[in-house]
Amino acid sequence: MITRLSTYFVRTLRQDPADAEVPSHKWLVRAGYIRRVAPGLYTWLPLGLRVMKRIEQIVREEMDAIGSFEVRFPSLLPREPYELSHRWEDYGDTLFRLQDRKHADYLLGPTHEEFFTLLVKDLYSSYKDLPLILYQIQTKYRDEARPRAGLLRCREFVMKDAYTFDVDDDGLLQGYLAERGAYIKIFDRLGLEYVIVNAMSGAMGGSRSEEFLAIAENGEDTFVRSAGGFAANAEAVRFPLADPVDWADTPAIQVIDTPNTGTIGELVAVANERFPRGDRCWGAADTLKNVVFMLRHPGGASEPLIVGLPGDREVDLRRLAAAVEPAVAEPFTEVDFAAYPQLAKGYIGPVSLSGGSAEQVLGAEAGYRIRYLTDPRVGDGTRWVTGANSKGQHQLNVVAGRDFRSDGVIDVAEIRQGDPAPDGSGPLSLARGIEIGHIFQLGRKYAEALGLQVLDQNGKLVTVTMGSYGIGVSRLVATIAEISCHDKGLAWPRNVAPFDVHIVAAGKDGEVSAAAEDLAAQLDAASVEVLLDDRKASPGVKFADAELLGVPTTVVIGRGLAKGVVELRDRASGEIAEIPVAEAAERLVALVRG
RNA sequence: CGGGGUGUGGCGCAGCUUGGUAGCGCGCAUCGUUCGGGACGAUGAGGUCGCAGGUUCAAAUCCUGUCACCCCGACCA
Repeated sequence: MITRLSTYFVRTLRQDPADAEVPSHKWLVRAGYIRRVAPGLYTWLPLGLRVMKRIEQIVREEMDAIGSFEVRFPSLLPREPYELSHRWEDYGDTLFRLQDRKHADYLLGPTHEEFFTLLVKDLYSSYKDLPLILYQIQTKYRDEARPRAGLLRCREFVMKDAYTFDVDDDGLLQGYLAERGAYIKIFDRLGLEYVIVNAMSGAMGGSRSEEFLAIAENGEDTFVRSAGGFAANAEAVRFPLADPVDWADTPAIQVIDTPNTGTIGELVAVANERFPRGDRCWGAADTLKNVVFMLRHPGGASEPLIVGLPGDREVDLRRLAAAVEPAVAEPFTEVDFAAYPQLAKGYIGPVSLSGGSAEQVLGAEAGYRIRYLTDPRVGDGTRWVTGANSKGQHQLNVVAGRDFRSDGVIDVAEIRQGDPAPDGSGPLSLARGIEIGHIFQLGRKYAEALGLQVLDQNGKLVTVTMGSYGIGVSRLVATIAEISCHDKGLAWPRNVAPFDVHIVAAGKDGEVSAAAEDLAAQLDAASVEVLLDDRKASPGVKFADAELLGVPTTVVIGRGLAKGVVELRDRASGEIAEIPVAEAAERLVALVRG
């Protein structure tokens, strides 16, 4: 079918919408692909729907290719299964909750692990039925604290979620790798530049999780990578503990008076002026900064946590949040300090000198109420300038391992461009990305919570192990727009574009529109999706809209017709070529078929 | 939740400081002239100035309250 712009349901805007900041949002609204309804909620117009459907189709093909089956659950779900998995509580305010007329609790599904688990439990009971992969492409709901950037972070969005079911860990790994391979094919077909990064800190046992991040300036995730192939979400990078160094020659602790050294810089200046180190100057990296947080645990309990890290680095709050999850770290308030009078604000250190001998004063293992975790750089034998636990005093030559032991390592310091990769594969560079896919070895959490077991070869009940795999389909529309757009509008890759060819009939001449109709008919007969601009509008308007809409190839039929030629314009490159009108259909079909 | 900002025809905005009964551009409708880079002229339709209360002879404008939205951060698959 030929789509005619004169009657198509689309309206382009001449000006940028006032609320759009990121390019994808701006262009998708201006070009008439989407309209905002409420924060994080968008209406899909015909053009936008066409793009999303093409992405869905690619996802479907690759999911089907690994032998998975498409199903569809309701978005509106009963509370009970979420109760069993504890997510009714754990999801917190992000979960959309509602009640039916009988006041029974329901939710709008943010993701569907529970119901897939129950479905398989319902229908399968033997190891012979496994492995199994199921998926759906469906609307999800999350009441985000702050929806933003148009389609990039919505409260209602379309997601492909897949789940693998296996009897053992090896099966889980095979399923995981199958999904991983399918994801690579999908994102390659979509023409995206992306990285696969490690997404887990490793603190959660043997499960493995990787994120697919499309490389984009406006992405919300920061990731690091090295030339040697290391890649990880910044939240998930864990550096190795520094190798022990010999402290035999390190002098004993010396307490120094350091009034008015509120900042690390002032402390370093005083130390260098009055207590020179000898072999070299003290630097900010020689100071051990001890930052206090209040940890709130899900059950409601809270406890202080002190993080010891080199003074030249700040605590990265996102990395901290990931490291202490599911607890939440909050700033230590004046009220908190009053409750812990032993913490001298600004002069906190792991050791106090009493009667000439050093005594450790922080750390649960050392018998104190306060948990003390240190940066991996604080290895045994490292020598520090740190607080002396009394106002106006610091101490020199505090040695980790000799004078104190922390309760463990916490790797939450900011990562800097050029830091060495944890695996020794070279200096790290930092970049931003949009999370477009996430694959996750769940293990038996949901199967256990919901009782999904099958009989094995020996007739014994075994708990099924699962994986879950998500792709943000609607987010992909924005991601591709974000990466491919130009200064005049969108520029879709050929395999997701809403149309294959955009024909512009430029001019009022009857012959022009006849030629345009004729070309459109020929292309349509060859199954090429044609958008024909047959509006009674000036050529300038049509050219501008063609650039805005972003169909990969525009054919301009106009003044060249007298010479028997038409113009082919490539939207992505901007290249223009003149070709004989008689060859146009054939050339375009070849172009579209690749 | 913290910080900043904005609410005025469909869209983008001015007017508010110094109160006098709403305006500009785009879009839309009709007619005519245009027609390869967002044409021009004429005529016209379209607005509870976010909402509520107050001050005043008079409120888009001043005061109080409230709601909504946007951006940055926090949070978050």
